[in-house]
Amino acid sequence: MHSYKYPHPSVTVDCVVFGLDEGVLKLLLIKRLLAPFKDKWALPGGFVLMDEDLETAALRELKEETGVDDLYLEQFQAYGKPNRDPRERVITIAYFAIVNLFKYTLKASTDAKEAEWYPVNDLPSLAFDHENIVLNALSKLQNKVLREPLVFEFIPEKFTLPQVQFVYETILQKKLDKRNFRKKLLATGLIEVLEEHETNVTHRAARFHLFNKDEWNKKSRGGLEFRI
Amino acid sequence: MHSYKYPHPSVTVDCVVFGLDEGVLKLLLIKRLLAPFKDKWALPGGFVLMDEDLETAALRELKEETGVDDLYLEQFQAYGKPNRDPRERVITIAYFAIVNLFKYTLKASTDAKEAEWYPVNDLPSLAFDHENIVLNALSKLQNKVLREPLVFEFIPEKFTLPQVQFVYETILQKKLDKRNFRKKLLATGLIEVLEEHETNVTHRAARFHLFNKDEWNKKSRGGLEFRI
DNA sequence: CCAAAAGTGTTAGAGATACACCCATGG
DNA sequence: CCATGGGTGTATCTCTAACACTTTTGG
Repeated sequence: MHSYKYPHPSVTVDCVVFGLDEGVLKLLLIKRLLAPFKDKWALPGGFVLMDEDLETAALRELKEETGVDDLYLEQFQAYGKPNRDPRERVITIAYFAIVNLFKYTLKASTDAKEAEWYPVNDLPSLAFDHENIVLNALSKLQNKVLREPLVFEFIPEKFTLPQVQFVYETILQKKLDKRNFRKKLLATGLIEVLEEHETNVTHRAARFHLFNKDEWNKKSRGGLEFRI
Repeated sequence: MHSYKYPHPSVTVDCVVFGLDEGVLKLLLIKRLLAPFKDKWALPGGFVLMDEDLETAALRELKEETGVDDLYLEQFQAYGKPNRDPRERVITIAYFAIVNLFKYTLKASTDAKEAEWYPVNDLPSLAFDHENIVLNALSKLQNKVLREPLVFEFIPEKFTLPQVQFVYETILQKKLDKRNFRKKLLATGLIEVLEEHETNVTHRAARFHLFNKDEWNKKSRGGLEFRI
């Protein structure tokens, strides 16, 4: 198998999985059951199999950890400092992912493994160089959300505009002007207004909307940007 | 060495090296002397050593291939399709790099290895999945040049504004309005105007300018963007 | 009818775009 | 004095930012 004279490190994928849980931006962490960093929290992830694409590996790991197999996933950086894993040389390809916790109502922790959703503003200390990876992923998410309609990955298919605004405010960590926000969002031509309204609210009911993903796919090829 | 039961693929770095040679955006390619893809052109790169950081590996390879050790270098994507290398599983971390061909007057090819600078618009067919990697790097370069002052990596320390404009036009593949371009560039507050002018031109001599990198480093942390 | 959040329009300022002429240099 | 490209100023338009009141709903 290792028929060449070159070094063969281990290669893993690690996923920074974001989700919006009760209005809080959270991150999925797994408690390590084995050394090193036993009992520390870490990013979900694992070894890339020999005949498996990197993205396939990330999807497989996420499916195992969360049961979710329909999510936004994007590779964003490889980490390979020689001693980032005390056991042996491990190079990891990091992905960031968004899980729609409305679609999959797996609100908090998952199955056998000890997994938990932690608020990004209140993370425990993490194993390996995972804190660094998380910081990079967060900053990537903040940049990206301004150029691509990622926010709709966090919320139900039918959503209200205040809901969308709230997601932007949560991710960007700042307040946005309601009127300007709506104008810009609707001006993209990607939002379909429905007749239906939310119910059971103690105030004026907001209208539901849809995001037109097909239209985005068409436009984005033409170099269009989605800016808030 | 391979003391764990997990798979251990080979890991390489590959570099997409851009340079501006006589006003043409070029890319450094190496002719492969060995199978597979013998005699085909490929990206410079090679195996990551066991005790070497990924970026260090990329720098080392570039130093070997070009003699240059002071260049812009950024990791941009890992490629790991199981059969991208016919010999065995090879995962590659791709970097894009910019060589200042004014600073290092190694205009075209390099040393022992058969290396050549090819215009990006007229590339030969490439080994492995390198054509795909190059396309991704190009698009990355085009995006990035709008947000960060990468262009100055291509040109001499002292430059004229028409020279900068030309680099933008070359990379973005479109004409820019001279007056607006200058206004925006100078409005960044990052360009120092010198008294000195170019010489030996058959028309009005352009003034030299400097790019204030320190100022950029300060400002960019504050989230400022450099837009053209 | 009250509380609470949804929804809406206008104005001022900043930045982008479009455009035409004068200037300095070498030959 | 001519050819060549360097250099500048202004008007319009579009996008952004700031801001306050009316509407709908459930209780």
